[in-house]
Amino acid sequence: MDAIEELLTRGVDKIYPSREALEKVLRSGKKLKLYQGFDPTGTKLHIGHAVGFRKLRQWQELGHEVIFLIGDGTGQAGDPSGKKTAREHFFTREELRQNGKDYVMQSAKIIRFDGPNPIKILYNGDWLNKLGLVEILDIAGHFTLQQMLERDLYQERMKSGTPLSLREFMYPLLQGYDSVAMDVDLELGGSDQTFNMLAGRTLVGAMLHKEKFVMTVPLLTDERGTKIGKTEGNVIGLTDAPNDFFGKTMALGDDAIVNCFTLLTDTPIEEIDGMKKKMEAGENPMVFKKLLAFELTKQFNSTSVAKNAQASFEQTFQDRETPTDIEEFTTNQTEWDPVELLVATKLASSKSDAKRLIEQKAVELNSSLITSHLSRITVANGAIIKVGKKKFLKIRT
RNA sequence: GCGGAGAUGCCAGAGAGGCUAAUCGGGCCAGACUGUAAAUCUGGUGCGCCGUGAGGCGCUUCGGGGGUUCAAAUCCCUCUCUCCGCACCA
Repeated sequence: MDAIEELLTRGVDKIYPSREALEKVLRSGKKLKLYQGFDPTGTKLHIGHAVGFRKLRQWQELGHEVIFLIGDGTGQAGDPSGKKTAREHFFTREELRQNGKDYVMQSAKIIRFDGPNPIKILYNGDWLNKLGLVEILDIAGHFTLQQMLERDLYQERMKSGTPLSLREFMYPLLQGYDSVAMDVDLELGGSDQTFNMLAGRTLVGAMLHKEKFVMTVPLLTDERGTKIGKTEGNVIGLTDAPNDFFGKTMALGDDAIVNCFTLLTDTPIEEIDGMKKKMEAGENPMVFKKLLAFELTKQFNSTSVAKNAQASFEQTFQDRETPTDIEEFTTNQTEWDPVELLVATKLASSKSDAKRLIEQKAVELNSSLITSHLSRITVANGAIIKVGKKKFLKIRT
């Protein structure tokens, strides 16, 4: 498998208009200008984002011109993709810019913004905010209501009677215009962005009279189709502390192993197939998941960090020991009401919550269960508080 | 513009004057079982206070504001927003 083959197949969901057409252009040696856009409506990037970043990096390494587009303009409109209810909160351009900077910092774990052929950062607010009414109408003129309404998401909202604001409805036009403004040859994005990206393809065809390719990458899911890393508490953030990162990866369902290896690592496909076969033959998937966790931790940090994270994981959870490097809480108070201690250390979100945790036998001090929230406890320097299975805190006085 | 329906906790969705801090489900948290997996089972899931415990008490919450009542998510008025239908389409 050569580099172009790899680029066009691994971790690729679909290519529009066709893989063959894109391959032909690439084989001709032409260098493309491509981009992926992100609406920075959050602050943390998770491993789901990494799928796209890795693909961007491949393009970058092959010498193509890659743009990292921060959607400080589109973000103000609010992308309805994947949202079953109307958006109520809209971000200001300032918030989006700030978040965008965070995105860049985090994504630098995977893609390069310096060195030879660096990835360029652009902000679409720079052109979108300048559009006048005439231009917007002009853009809109390239679409018909019928085309727009075909979109599943819109159909669903109509059927279920969920509001669909025109603001959201217009979103694909804005995103589509980005492709025209930057005059790109290709757009990369998650498969949930297909509609928006194809809107751009239409516009480029109509306004610039050329082909814009669209490459979608699969969303990171397990075999049941559940999104990985999107659910609130379980987000595996790219910048999570290595031990957390390793642990959260281990907590993924077994179904996700093959998918994650394929989409998030450079492990050769043949090797992944081998693992798949072994698991089917009855080998404990945990072994392979550990490999995965190691690979990922290494990729986003370093080999030595990954080794430590793995050691810590094995020690803590497989041998049930207390991890070595844990967060500390500094206090000069030694006598504590356990409830207040949990709140002060943020191990519990409120006093009621703290009480509940204690009642549910989730809290340990130096490996012995705290059975009552009423009797005070004494914490010495170095005492370890454990809440649930995962949360540890060391007291420093 | 007219008519009808509606706005409930993280989501979804019951409730129609006191038994409702609010059914059930999803999510989330904790426990059991484990491979910190999944599946499964159990408990919990507004905030604060008292009590060794069982439990008790107070405060804030059902779109916003006002009112009726000893008592309101539940009744009345009003405002805002949404959905559906009809009309309008110069």
